[in-house]
Amino acid sequence: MKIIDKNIWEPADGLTLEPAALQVVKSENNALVIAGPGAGKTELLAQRACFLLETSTCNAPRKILAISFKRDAAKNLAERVEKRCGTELSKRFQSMTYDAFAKSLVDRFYLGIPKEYRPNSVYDIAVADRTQNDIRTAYEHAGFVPPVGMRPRDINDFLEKEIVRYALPLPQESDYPTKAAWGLLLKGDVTDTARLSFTMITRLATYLLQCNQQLIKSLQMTYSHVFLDEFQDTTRIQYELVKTCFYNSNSVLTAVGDGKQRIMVWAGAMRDVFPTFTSDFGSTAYQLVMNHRSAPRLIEIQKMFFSRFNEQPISIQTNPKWQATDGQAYLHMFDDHVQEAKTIVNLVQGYINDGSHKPNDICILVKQRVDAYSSELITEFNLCGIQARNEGVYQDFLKEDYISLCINTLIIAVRRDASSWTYCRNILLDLKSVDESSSEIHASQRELSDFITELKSDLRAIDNENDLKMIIKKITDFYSTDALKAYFPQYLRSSYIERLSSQLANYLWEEYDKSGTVGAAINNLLGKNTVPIMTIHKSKGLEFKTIIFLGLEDAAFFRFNDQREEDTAAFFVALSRAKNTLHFTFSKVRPFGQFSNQHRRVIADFYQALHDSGVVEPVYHATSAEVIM
DNA sequence: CCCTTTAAGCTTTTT
DNA sequence: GCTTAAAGGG
Repeated sequence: MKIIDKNIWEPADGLTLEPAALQVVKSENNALVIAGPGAGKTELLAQRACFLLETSTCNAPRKILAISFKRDAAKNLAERVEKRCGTELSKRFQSMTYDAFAKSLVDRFYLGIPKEYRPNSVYDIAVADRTQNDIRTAYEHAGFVPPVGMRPRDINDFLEKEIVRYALPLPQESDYPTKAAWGLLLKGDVTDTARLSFTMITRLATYLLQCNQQLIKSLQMTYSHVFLDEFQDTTRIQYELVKTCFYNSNSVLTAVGDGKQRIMVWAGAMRDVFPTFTSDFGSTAYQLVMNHRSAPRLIEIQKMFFSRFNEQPISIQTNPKWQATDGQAYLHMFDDHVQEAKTIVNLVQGYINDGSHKPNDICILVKQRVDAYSSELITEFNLCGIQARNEGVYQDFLKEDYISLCINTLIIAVRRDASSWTYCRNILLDLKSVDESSSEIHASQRELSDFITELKSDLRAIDNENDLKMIIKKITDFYSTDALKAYFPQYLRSSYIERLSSQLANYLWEEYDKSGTVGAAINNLLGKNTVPIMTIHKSKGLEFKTIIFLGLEDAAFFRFNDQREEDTAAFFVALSRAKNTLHFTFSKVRPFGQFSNQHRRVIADFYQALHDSGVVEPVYHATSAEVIM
């Protein structure tokens, strides 16, 4: 492999990086990169990976470890690196989630955990339903009695936090049931197997390392460079694992995040992770000033929110492709949700009919309670033949490995698709443990293409939902349920695969019934012709040409008084998803029982900021218009 | 059946 | 913390 000189290295694909980004890419020290929405955080990390690998700054056999929160973020980063610098070099780029990282340490080295905290070699992920909660069960067996006055619904939450509240090992003299609960869960004494939550696994991984200094050394030797994505969302427990691994080492850490998008504090994100990291790792701070995503006038709105996060009002640079006058924002005032639904549907219909938008260029966002805020809208959309759906429900379903495999298999049966073919082929080879250099490789590929031929004729004969069910069963059998369960351990327990399988048949039949072809049914299920409706949290990291934010009202911003900063961040995330156009709606009345009247007193400062931007145009649909801007 | 009290959902991910 | 649904008492 040719090594490129550091001084002549240039970004892949002819991309130009802003000066600070280029400094980060080539940095030899720990760095904290503050990068707002649309700054190209993932691209920055991908380019840095290429730099490190191509110039041998990360010298074989040493590797880069990239840690993300979500599987798709980890996957996305890995794919970009592979695309930019090739299969060979990208083998030394390991992109995974925090949970996968912690679990791989525990699974590989659990024998290094002192006996008292050593889990059984086989354990399951703890179930945390309301009806079945393994951690609560363990506490109950350990003699836990809920504190007086604790609301019943809070007990599970409380115990899930309590069990990981302190680093391991717990004090010897501790007689509080936490220690006993750990013991029961590690050894599976009250459940049929050992059960651990991901936070417990992270605590165990940290303890494992602290007990095995040579393991820490070998991690530091293996990973010369470490990337931490979405750093503002890091929990204390995750941070302690990272610190245990790389504190005072030669491994170079690059953390990338944005405090203005810190919307996970309620789920444990550390409010002070930036200063803590800076003081622990002596990192240099960088600030990116480019926003590649949004039109200039929309940036003006975003900037109005900077001071609310105690951030200096830096001058964000927009992409040169924009005119200074690009970007529109409207605030719609409605009498009620019916008028709102009709108007929004008209608006969207206009966007689609004039050819400026495809349905999935538009996103309808709500703060929370998608169904409550959008049911009228979905009815109204359906009346005029536009598909719209609660995207969150499908997002979770479609990203299941099993579903993704079934759908890709169906895709190659209905059209030529190189990436679907590669996807299915690779999984099939893995399932059958056929090595890339093996002679069996042709036989396996043949098997797949024969199966696809068979599938094609089956698909032509579909008549009802049961036919589809049988086809999906056939696909599952082709890959073998047992092999799938062994390969995707999340499916090992329970009848999860069976439930997913029947759900897939159900969804596909619905779409097939409407559209008449399998190809269209798959596309529709994938959401290609659908206006997505989702919560702000689900929209994080995504971008759309037009964002319609439904319900800029007090009631939508839940627990606003004690989550003020976080809700402001959530609103900032919402409006920074838009590339071209923003619409906000306020409805005087919503169908929320006796609390139907909506207000905008608590979030008055949002309205003030929108007004102060000088960009947002009020539109009065309400019969009794009242001046609010 | 009506009124009051109590419980629970809401913003989430991870093998 | 605010809203809504379910449970329980009379």
